[in-house]
This record gives sequence, structure tokens and C-alpha cells, in this order.
Amino acid sequence: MGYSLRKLFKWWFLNLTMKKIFIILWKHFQNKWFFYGITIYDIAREAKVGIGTVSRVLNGNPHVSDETRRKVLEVARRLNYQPHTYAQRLAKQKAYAISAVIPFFISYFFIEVLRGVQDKILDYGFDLVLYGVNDPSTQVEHYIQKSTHRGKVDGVLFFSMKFPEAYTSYFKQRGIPIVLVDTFHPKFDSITVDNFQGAYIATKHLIEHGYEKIGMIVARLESMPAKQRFDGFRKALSDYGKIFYEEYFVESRDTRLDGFTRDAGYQACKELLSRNREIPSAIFVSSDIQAIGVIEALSERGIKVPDDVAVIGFDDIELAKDFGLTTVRQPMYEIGKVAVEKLFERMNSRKTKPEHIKFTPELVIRKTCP
Amino acid sequence: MGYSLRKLFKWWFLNLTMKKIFIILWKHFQNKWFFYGITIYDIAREAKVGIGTVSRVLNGNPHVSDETRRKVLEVARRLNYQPHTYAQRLAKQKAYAISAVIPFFISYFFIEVLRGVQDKILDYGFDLVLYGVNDPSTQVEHYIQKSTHRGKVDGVLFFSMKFPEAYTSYFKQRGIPIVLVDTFHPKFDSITVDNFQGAYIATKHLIEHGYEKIGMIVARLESMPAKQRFDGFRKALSDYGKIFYEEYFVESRDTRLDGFTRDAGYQACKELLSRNREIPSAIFVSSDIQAIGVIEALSERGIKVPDDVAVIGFDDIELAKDFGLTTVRQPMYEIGKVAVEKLFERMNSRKTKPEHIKFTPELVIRKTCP
DNA sequence: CTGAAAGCGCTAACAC
DNA sequence: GTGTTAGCGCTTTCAG
Repeated sequence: MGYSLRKLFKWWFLNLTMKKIFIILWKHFQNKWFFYGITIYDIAREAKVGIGTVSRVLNGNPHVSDETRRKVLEVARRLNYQPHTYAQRLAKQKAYAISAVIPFFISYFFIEVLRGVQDKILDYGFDLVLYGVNDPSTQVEHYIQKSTHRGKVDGVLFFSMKFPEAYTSYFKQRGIPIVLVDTFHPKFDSITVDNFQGAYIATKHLIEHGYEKIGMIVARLESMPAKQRFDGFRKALSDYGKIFYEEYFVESRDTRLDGFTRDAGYQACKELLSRNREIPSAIFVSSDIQAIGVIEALSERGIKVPDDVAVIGFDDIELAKDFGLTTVRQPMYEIGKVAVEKLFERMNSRKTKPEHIKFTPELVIRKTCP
Repeated sequence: MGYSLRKLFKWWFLNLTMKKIFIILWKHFQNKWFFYGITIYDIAREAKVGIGTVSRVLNGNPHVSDETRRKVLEVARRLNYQPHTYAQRLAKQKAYAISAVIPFFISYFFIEVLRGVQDKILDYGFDLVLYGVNDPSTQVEHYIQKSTHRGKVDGVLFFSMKFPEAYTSYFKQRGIPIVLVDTFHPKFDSITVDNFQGAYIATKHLIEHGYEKIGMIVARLESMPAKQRFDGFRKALSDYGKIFYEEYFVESRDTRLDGFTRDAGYQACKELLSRNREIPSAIFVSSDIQAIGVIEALSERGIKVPDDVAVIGFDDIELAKDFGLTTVRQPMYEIGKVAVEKLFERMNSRKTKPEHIKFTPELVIRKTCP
């Protein structure tokens, strides 16, 4: 009998009490020591109400008596309650998050835009899931897929890279809201900067300033922005009946970052100088970072800016201010903000046609071309 | 009877069929048209197995017959199944995500570190939730809280800002793994760069090069990195029995970004030049961005680098290469990677004491001090 | 090896 | 107003 009693006890102990004791202890530890793992059930128990009521209170549902509300709130605060992120998201069938698929290489642009995105997203209380692409040629699709795992995000922001054609139907079919920033596709909302217009404005300024022999140093023309800026330059020249001096035009040979580097600008300027006896009266450069290289090359040859030659850049990066560079400003922070706004608009109303917002850049006049 | 029949029918129709029909239709649309919203139930039904089995197959559980596995996999592929992110995370009680609380202002540093983080995190298949802090004085705590909402992430990376003392117990109590990057707190793992050592190495190089009158231009000494770099400089001087020339030492007045700007360097150098008849033979500058300003100021006065005065910077930012700046390189990409590794280590084993990893920076010799 | 069932923590429709 | 219950979609025992 002693034996069977022990056996019985053992069985009973293991299967029931043990479990319960553990649970009780565990809850106790959680509540008292960790302030962690508190659920609406804990609150409901303490406040002597149902979990539905707790949920209602926590979600600001008005159909609760003030008395109950107070009580629940008090308990919740005392227990240091925090809703479980993913339980909410699952039940609500909403991710409360958006993702950004963004290339890392365009550093200057990157930071500013991201700042805008972050600030705006804060207004909505959403999370930002970042997918920084180091190598577009191999990683874009991978990250697109990750960022669209079912339920993960309510929308995606896609930056500065060629949107892979194969994924247009992917997004359309699943109805995942997406907005393209600094890149374009006819089927999706996009936010871009009018490079053509910016270059046009800069060139026009040069022309109105009385410069005749206007040169241009441009990054590789395969790159869309470079091409558009070049086109704007040509258009302004022809609109104002000015000559395009072939000899004062240099396209970067440097392939790194499509030629949008200081060194590419430096080299291109050296080439320009070496192949001419005279120098142009002004140079429009396709980016600030190149322009800094250009100015270096000029000063090495003892050529003064802006006295001997005027220089205008493009982008208005942080350093442009330091160098007193006259340039075309891209409102990057603003672009980030608008991108988020646009995305939320899409998320809240699956509307009609895609919209294409174009920001017109503005001229910032500093020392290199007064 | 006609009436009661209709009534009955109506009731029946509304309460049962209607609902079911809708569900069937809906599922149909989903499956066929949208490839979306497929659940393991759909797969189980199609493959004629239980949902448990489906889950097992999908999770690579070995206790499934090959035959069943094949069948399930086939159906899953055909239906274009994707697991619901948050359902998984909820059931697994694991977030499969980490967050980064990072200030936006330190742009150069920022990008590189983040690249490292992103690349490493990719290995683990985790998501990165980004909280970019624009205004540390007001936003840090807000973002810390957001990033620690229950269940949201498995760990957090905290960058470059003073960790708020009030939150030490917050993290400790909840047992949320955190690693500090580019900042320090005795109670948490941290990864920093040995600024002292870096400055020491740079100064030593200057000394061994035979320079006697070595000056220093430093950002605001309230800033920890600036202070540590200054201390390293002094130590090297005294270790090698060199004089510290008070007159060739300038601390930035500029408060913006603690004086880590091109303009601050430029102004400080002007001040150095204006208050001495002679110039030092070498200048150690507390950051590359300032060094660029210093070089500008020097060249404006016709002082040649490195012929008249040698310059060494700190950081090795992108532009340093362009300017041929000799500098102290911080392995930022590497730091990002290691930070993630360390965090995962913490997440997988709640170990003992916090570890403090210090990277020793290395000297990069370029033109400004051969 | 596999199906059924009990969670994970929360929301929302449904009764009373 | 408020408690109960049925999901959200997946994981993980627990029996066979």
C-alpha cells in the first residue's frame, strides 16, 4: 500500500500540481520581479473584469463606465502592462510598420532622406524596417521579398534603384502599397527630383550672368540623373542661343558610383584643362562631390574660383556650404517626408492611377558663382 | 405556410449559408487571384493532412515521412504559401528582429556602421528596426521605449549617445539584451574605438617623423571622443619627452556637432595662425572633417601641406582618401558587424559580466604626413 | 509518423 | 456596459 500510494502520489504530483505550481510561481516572478509578460488576463483578474473590457479600455473604446475604466487603467499601470506587439498586429491584421529598401552607397542623399522618413513616420507611430542594400545587382530582389513577407509591413518605400520589372505584377497582385523614391516606374507612385529642370535653372543662371563659354563636367551618362542633368544643360544653352562647346564638355570615365565621386570630378577637370589652351568661363558640374574635385584641380593649376572660372554644382550636400559652392538644392529631407505621406495615402485608400510627384530643385547661390 | 417557409429560409440562409458561401468565395478569390492569405489550413486541406504536419514540414522537423513532406511542399509551392510573419513570431515567442537606436547627425560614421550591421544581420535572417534619433535631448527615451515594446525585438543596438542612466534597471529587469556601440556604460556590453590609443599612435608617428613643434586642433572637449583624443595626444608628447606648445593648441569654440565640422576646423586653424608669428611643424586634428577645414585655412594663407606643416586627422572618412589625408582609421564597418555578433551572443546566452570590446584604430598614411 | 487540440496575447462580434 | 467566445495564423505538446 505504501508503494501504491507513493506511485499514485507521484503521478498526481507530476501531472497536476507540478505544472500548476510552476505556473503560479512563474507568474509570480514575472509580476513581481520582472514587470514582464503581463497580459490582459492578468489585468482582468486583478481588476475583476473580463478581458474584453480590458481590451476596450486600453483601446479607448467609449462604451465603458468611468469607474471600470479607472480601475483597469490603475491596475495596468501598477502591473506595468505593455501590450504584446505581435499579438496586436496579428489580431488587428495590420503591421503598423513600413519598410525601406534603400541602397547604401548614396550616402549624402541617403541620410537626409531617411531623416525625413523617420520624422514623418513618427507622426503615425509606425515602425521602420530597414533593408539597406549593399550590392543592388544581387540583393534587391532578396530584400524586396523579405520586406513583403506576409503581414510584415503595410507598405514599402523603394529608393534610388531600378525597380525590377519582374516585381511589378508581384506588388500589383498582392496589392502591397509601394512608393518609389528617386526612381521611376509608370505603374507605381513615385517621388523624384526634376534633374532636367534643376540643370536648366543652373545653366540659365550662368547664362544670365553673362558667361559665354560654359563647360560641363558630368558623371557617366548611363546614369539617369547624369543624363537628365546633361539634357537640361543642353536645353538651356539652345533655348538661349548659346553655343555648346564640345571641348569644354567632359564625361567621367570613372565607373565607380557612376562617376559621382570627388576623384572623378578631379580627373575630369584635369582632362578638360589638358586638352584646351584656354579655359571656359564657367563650369556646370553634375554633382557637388564632383565639383569639390573640380575646384581642387582648378586651384592646383592656380585657377581662381570664381574669378577665373565660375562653378555650379548639384545636390547641396553638407560640404557644399563649407566650400561656398553655388549649387542646385535637392530638398532631400522634404522628399523623405512626402514619400511617407504618399505611402500612407496609398495605404488608406487603394485609389486609381499612380501619381508621380516631381520636386523642382532650387538654386542656392554661394561664392563659386555669385 | 408560404410565409413561414420564406421566413425560415431567410433565417437559415443568413445565419449559415451566407457566411459559408462568403468564406468559400473569398478563399477562392484569394487562392486563385491573389496568391495571398494562404494559411497552413489551406495547405493541410489540399494535401489532405493535418495542420500540425504542415507546420512540421515547413519547419524542417525530421519526423515526417518523405512522401508526406513531398506532398506538402508541392502544395505549398503551388499555392504560393508564405507564413504570416507575426503569427510565427507570436507562437514562437521570438521577434526575429533587433532594433537600432542611432543618432542621425554623425553621418559619416553612421553609414558605415549601419552597413556592417545590415550585412551581418543578413546572416541571421533577422529584421532591423531602425529608430533614427534626430534630437537626442528629447527623443532618446521615446525611441528606447518604442524599441522595447514587449515582444517587438530580441535585442537592441544603442549608438553613440549617452545611455540614459534611468534605463539601466529597465533593461536589466526585463532582461532585454542590449549592446552599446561607440558609447559606454559599465553595466552593458559595449564596443568602442580606443580614441586615446588612436591619438597616441598618430602623435607618435608625428614625433618619430622628427617634428618638434606639434600643435593640435580639437573639437569641444566636453565631447568624450575629443577629450580622449586630446589625452592620447598629451600622453604621447610626455612619453617621448616632447613639449606641449600651448600656443599651438586650439579647442573649437563652435558648438554645432561639438565642433566636429569642417567650419569649426577652419575657424580654429585661423585662430591658431592669427595668434602666432610662427607656425607649428605639424598639426594633429581631432577629426578628418575638421582637418579638411584646417587644410583650407592653411592653403588660403599660402602654407603648403605637408611641406610647411604636416597634418594628421582622425576617422578616415570617405573624403580623407580624396584629400590624401593621413589619418587614423576607425574600422566602422567592422564595428557594425561585431556589434551584431555580440548582441546575438547575448541573446543566446544570458551570461555573466558585460564585456567591453575596444577597437584599436590604425594609422593610414597618405600625403599630408608621409 | 500524424491528427487533434491547446496555447501565444490580443481584438471584436455577440449575447445578456 | 460587460463577460464570453470565436477568431488572427502558427507552433507545439499529447495521444495514438
